[in-house]
Amino acid sequence: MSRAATASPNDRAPMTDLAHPDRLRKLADMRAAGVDPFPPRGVDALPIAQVIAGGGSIDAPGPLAAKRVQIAGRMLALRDFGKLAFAPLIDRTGKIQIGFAKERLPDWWERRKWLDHGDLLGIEGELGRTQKGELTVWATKVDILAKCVAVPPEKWHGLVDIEQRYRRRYVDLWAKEGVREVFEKRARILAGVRRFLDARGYVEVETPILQPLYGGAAARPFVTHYNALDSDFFLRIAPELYLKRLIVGGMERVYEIARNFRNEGLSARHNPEFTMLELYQAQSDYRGMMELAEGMIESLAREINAGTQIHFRGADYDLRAPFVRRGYIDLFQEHAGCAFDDQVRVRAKARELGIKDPGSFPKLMNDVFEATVEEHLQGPIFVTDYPLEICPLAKVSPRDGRLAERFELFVGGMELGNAFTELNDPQDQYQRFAEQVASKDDEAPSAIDIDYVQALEYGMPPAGGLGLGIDRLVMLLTGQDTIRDVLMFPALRPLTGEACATEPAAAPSIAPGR
RNA sequence: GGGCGCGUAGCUCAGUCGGUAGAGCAGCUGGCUUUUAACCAGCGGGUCCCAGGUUCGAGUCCUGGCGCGCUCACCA
Repeated sequence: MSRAATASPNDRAPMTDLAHPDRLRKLADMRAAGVDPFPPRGVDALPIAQVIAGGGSIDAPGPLAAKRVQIAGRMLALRDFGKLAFAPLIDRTGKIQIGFAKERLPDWWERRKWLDHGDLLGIEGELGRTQKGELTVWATKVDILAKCVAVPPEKWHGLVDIEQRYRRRYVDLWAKEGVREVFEKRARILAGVRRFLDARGYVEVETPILQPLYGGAAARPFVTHYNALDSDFFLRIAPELYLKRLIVGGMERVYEIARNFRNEGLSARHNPEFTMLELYQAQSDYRGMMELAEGMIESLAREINAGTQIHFRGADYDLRAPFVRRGYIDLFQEHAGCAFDDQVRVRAKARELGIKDPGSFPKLMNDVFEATVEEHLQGPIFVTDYPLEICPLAKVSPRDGRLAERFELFVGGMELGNAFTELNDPQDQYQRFAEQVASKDDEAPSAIDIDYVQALEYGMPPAGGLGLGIDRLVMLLTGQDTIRDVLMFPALRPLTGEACATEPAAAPSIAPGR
């Protein structure tokens, strides 16, 4: 689509060609009649849901029936009948029909031509019904609160172009049924997480997003530059190492709902910035984290969906605790057909699967695990006790020196969470950092986080830590197949060249910075 | 980054074998006092994603590019 700037009929300022000439002409007509199409004040509107509730039913009219009400919202369509017209109006709470009748609006009637679907209106009128019995606000006063000069999407299909839905979420939110509900549920899920943890004595904290070193996960970071310190900083890939410093600091139970940034590809499950709940609890361990995770997820499901049954990507799941627990090495044996530490047979299996050698046996072994086991993890299931080598921040298992006390949670074959009994031995931690750095893996940290090791030297209590992918949890609880449908503004390639039309010459600045 | 698919009016989409660019909705004009995707009559609206090429002639075929989707890879 081109975005060439064109002069508007009223010659005020250039507009993009999204603004329709017919609508711009109405803007000019309104101004010529002394009416501001963008008045400074809104109206004192009653939420539409309350109007509907107050209207009652035909047989049992409510307290607002036949009363004067004032509402405000976006007009989605206009059905004109000569001396009568109907229009649905939506606000954040619901949708109701407005009725325009010439006999009730004699002075205004000529001005009905100013209305277009998409306009934001303030309506004062009497709550009544039509002959078909539909609850209707019969307007006695109509104010255009903001003119919609861009033509909204076609009314029946709505906005279906997926790219346009994401690029213009501000249209998608009212033009496509169900979109806003997903984000309202997302907000309730976040509130529910906070309520759940706050009730258990957790303190919500905020730790640096701009970090001089990055760690706590294996991922490539985004790099930025801080001019005042003339230093490169990294956008965090995880808050983990800062949160555990707070456990050293004696806070004992902390969590952060953290936006993380990873310089990686996009998929239905991945966005370069994503939200992760991370929490740490002193005197707990990975077993405690399992109980916390399943308890929280079950309770969120009950809160959001009034039950633990969910439907996701064509399958049904039950999020009732407790979830199944299965050992990593047992699952490995079962699905890969050999022991996880049998190098010869694991390598043979990898060749059979066409997996290319990532350079180290533990990674290769885990690649085989992912290729053979993950598809079977319909879950909800905790996969427990991972090989120590792929867990640089987890404590060794007291029962088996080859394993670490770690679990990952899967639902629908999708990784939802990751937790450990946290490693708190500073010497061991230093050693494992050093191995990571020496591995020359391009996703390993480039330097040892000495300050973190020093924090451990002061003593960190035994603790459990849990990371939960909030976006993926929202996907499950709202039945959305892709992460983009639970992110307001998912990452997209920026528009370039002519498609932008944001040059200052085309869009003169109208207000100084605040 | 690879593979597959898509890109045509403001929106949703047709477009046959390569032969003058189409529909519905939206818009404009007129009609209509109870509609629910209202209806009826008329009108306006196109850089067929971009750039090359083949051809008498390209929305259509070819090459390259851009964008998006799906998928694979990447993502402990």
